[in-house]
Amino acid sequence: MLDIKQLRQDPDWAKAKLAARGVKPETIDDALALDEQRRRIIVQTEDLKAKRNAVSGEIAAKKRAKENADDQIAAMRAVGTEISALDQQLAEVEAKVTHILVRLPNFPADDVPMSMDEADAREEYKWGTPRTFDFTPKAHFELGEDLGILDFERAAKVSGSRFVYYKGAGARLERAVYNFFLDEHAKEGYTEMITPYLVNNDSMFGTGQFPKFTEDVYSITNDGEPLTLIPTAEVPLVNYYRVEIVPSEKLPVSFTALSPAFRSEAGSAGRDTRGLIRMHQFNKVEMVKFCKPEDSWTELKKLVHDAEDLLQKLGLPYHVITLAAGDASFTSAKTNDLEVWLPAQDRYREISSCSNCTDFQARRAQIRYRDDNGKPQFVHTLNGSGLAVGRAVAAILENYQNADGTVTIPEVLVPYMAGQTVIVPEG
RNA sequence: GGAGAGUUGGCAGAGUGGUAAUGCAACGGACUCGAAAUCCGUCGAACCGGCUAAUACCGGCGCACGAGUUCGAAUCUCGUACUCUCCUCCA
Repeated sequence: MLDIKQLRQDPDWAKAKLAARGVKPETIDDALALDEQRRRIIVQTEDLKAKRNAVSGEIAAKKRAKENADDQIAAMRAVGTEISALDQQLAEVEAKVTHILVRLPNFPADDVPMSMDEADAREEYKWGTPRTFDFTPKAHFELGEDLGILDFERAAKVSGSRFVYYKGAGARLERAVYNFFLDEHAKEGYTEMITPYLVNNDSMFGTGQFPKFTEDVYSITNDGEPLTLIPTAEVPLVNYYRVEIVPSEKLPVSFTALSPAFRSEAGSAGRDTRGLIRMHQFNKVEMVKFCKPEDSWTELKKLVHDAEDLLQKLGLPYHVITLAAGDASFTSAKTNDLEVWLPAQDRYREISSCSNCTDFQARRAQIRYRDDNGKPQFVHTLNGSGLAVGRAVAAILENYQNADGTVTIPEVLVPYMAGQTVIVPEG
């Protein structure tokens, strides 16, 4: 959530920033007009309330002295009616302001391409050289089905499209990959977490999924408050400190967690219909950081580095891009995507998204620390995939495939595969 | 799923209709070469608004959360959440 005070302070700047994210300038004007109305009502009610408190004290004094206080009580009645009328007005205006405010995306950072077009992402650099094949590389799903380690058909029978069974060496590979990721993050000082996979509405609001993106998630209810299947471990990790003041000496805090991520993929019908790229349920190792505002850009660099490190150790070619303002997630001020090379698609595909959300989530979720003056301030939050596990498996299968249809295990994963060095067809 | 008890400031803990005791901690000061102890003083964190150079001042708000009753609610009523105990169930 944005700070209404910041909008008030420099409306033109705010309008320019948000225009790149598709927000109409009139929306800001509306919010500010309502905000002014709101403050006017507050001044009126607070004057009346101060009066009420004073008269109420007089009544108490008179009652104690066993005197008659009928005049004061009559006055209280009159003031009370006025106050409740104003309170009602205030509630209505506040609801309107809030309605707008919670739907405004974060301000893009200064070095983000100010465009609504996905294609205007900026490539920062490349790592590795895509391998040249002396045969036609198969797609990962083809390899997986031929090797008998991925089963999409039975998953479709059991659950539906965009689900998968990993089987035998496939399951083992998935497990090897995420264990490798988690171990590497532990070396970099991340605290490993296992989180709830079902979260409440306040948590979904805190990280910015609600109220705007209810369509994208699976919600379930067990005869009461609805719960949502997490679309990313970012939700339970960031909300860990919701409505708390984090001791400043703990900052920066770095968490990592493996979790399944559940996404309805509404609106992406027909895209990536085959394979592991776009699933309703997939495993992801997530990294989350909480830090002081002055450190967040350095921490973003570290986050990107920690994600890159995994790809480098796996020997997978990738590039790093900075997303255009209009393409970054709702909460993000700046997002760096890592895109890994997929030979069968002959292009880079997103495998990690690292974002600095500045104080946007912290304001929603009320996560603060005390600055040097002891005053509570919002922390900055960052999140990044480190990495999407299914997509990493897909990249490994495609990049490490051999002409005979077998797949060589990347060296760093061999210990995690109990010494297995190659995946051969299994029954 | 059933029964009961509870939730007050950083912590402890009073307060059953008149506007949040007290202790500890914290902060400021005195004493001291300095510290401890002692003494004096301040003190509910957060939030909102006004006025601002201001983290100063004024006011609102504030007793788990939300409604209600009342001139007035920590206190009475209803609902919700969470914690604890016992039973039931369960991996």
